[in-house]
Amino acid sequence: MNKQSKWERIYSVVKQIPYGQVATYGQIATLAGYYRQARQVGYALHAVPSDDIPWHRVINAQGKISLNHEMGGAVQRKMQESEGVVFSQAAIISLQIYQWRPKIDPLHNLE
DNA sequence: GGTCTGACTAGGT
DNA sequence: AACCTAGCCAGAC
Repeated sequence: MNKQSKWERIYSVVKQIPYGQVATYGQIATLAGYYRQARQVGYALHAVPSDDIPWHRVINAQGKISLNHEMGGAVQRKMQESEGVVFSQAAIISLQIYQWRPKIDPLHNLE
């Protein structure tokens, strides 16, 4: 398993997050078969190769955006708000409401 | 190869 | 709530 295929798997799962919903780094790692490798998901998204990957739908386990302002946090928030995602006053997204809950194993849909 | 860093997280104090 | 630690591993020296 090289780094290339690993990142491809992560990207494939991220691509399956529906419009208007979100997923956490740890959730993506688990769904892709890499339990406990949330950091690697963040690392992979940092180097996201194309614009057909909805990287903005991935947030941390506290429901917050992990990017600071310089890295594009404001951009990410805008993109999510344009999909109808609402932020609390403390800039938190309710996972209860918006978190993606796949009915089928995303690995079943690998592209 | 060794060391450090980091779009993270779960569990403990 | 705040803080700490271990777990994870690709890239950049």
